This record gives sequence, C-alpha cells and structure tokens, in this order.
Amino acid sequence: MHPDVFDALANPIRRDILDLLRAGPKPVKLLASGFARGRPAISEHLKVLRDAGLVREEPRGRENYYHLDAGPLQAASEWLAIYETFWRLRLSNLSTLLDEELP
Amino acid sequence: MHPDVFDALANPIRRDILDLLRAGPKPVKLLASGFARGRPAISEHLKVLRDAGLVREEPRGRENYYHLDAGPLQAASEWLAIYETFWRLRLSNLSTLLDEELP
DNA sequence: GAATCGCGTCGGGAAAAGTTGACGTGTCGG
DNA sequence: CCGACACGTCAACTTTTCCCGACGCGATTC
Repeated sequence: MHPDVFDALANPIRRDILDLLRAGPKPVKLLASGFARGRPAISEHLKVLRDAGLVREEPRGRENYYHLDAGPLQAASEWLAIYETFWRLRLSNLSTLLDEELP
Repeated sequence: MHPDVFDALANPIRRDILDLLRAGPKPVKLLASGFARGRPAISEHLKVLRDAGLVREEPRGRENYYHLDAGPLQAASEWLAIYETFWRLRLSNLSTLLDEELP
C-alpha cells in the first residue's frame, strides 16, 4: 500500500477535497474557497494527498489543476474487504437474535 | 459514520490490532505482547478503537477480552466504494494507453 | 489477608500535524 | 514593463498524537 493512504484519509478536509475532485479537476484557489482555512493550509493538504498518490497536478498557466487519482484507494478498499465477512456476520447474528426475542 | 473511523484506522498499530482480533477475542496483555510498545500505549489505542466502535470489551475476571466489531468498517467501505468507478477508469485508461503505445 | 497479576488512567514530555502570515516564483492582463 | 494573480514553501505557533512511568483498583493465588 502507498505511504499510508489511511493516514491521508484520516483528515476530513482531505476527504472533502477528494469528494470535490470527483466532479473533475479543479485549481487550488477554487478548492480552498470551499473551506474555512487559508490557502496555504489547503496546499499542505494537497501535498499529503499527492504523496499518498491520491491526486495529481496539472499546471495550466498560473493555475494548478488537481486531478483525482483513485488508484491507491483500491488497496484501502481491499484491506477493508477482508472484514466484510465480519460485519455480515454481525448482521446475521442480529437478525437471529431478533428472531429469538420476537417469537 | 462513527466518530471518525478513518481516524482510528490511520494508525498502523491499530490496524494490526484489528487484524489480530479477526482470529478471535484476546486480552490486553496478549495483544500488547505483539508490539514493541508498553501496555499503556496499547490500552490507549484500544480506547480509540472503542470510541470508534470498532472493538468491544468483555471483562473475564481480571482480564479484559477485546472483540472485533466490524460494523463501522462497512461505512468506511461504502465511502470508498463511491470511488470504485474511478480506479476502474484508471485501469481502462492505462490499458488503452498501452494499446496505443505498443502497436 | 498479603503478594501478585491484569488493567485503565493520569501527568509529563517528545514528536508530529495543522494553521497562518510572509516571501519568492512564474504567469497573465493592460 | 508592471501591477495583479495563483501558487508553493518556509518559519513560527498552537494543537494533537503518541508514548512511558507511576499509581490505584479489582481479581486471583497462596
């Protein structure tokens, strides 16, 4: 897995940035306008996402467009998939419990 | 989603703890023996996992067994699933790119 | 009932993360 | 060219995270 994808996903602002980028590439200023933080803060968050391989930059003139790069998310998704059995188990246990308690 | 599941997953030790608990419930001392950290550190990690709803405690005498509670992981998995389209897209783009570059 | 064990938690300290203001660079418009 | 703009990065600060040693509490053992 990339230099901690989960670490990059831990911050809600970074997750929101990824959500914004799903609609297409956006320049930094536009991204920053959506948060109650200064532009440098967003720039740092983009650096973390870049290091995690989750975004890619494309300079256009004086603007810097960021693209979503969802590849590393697949590794994270696969890690979670191992646990799918367990939360399904939990649900089936719940239903059997309900069956027992509601005759 | 629970008070930040991704935040709990950000730490590699906490992810390892979840991996250990997949094999069944375990007391704190046994869990702590697997890491190069003191027992209090593991206890704190368990607190974070507990707050995230990812583990549950079951006192047995003077031991405290921790169980895996995978429920909240489903929410995380669903958040990631939204991006599945994008990493599939990335793969198909890659293959078409290879088709173009390798005649 | 005394010593031991497993545990949670607290105080403190070190390290990392998050944020901001300021500066420098390259770019565009007039 | 020159002022305005978009951006990355840096120093300094605050906040948060992570870890440990120490303590206290209940359970166990003898």
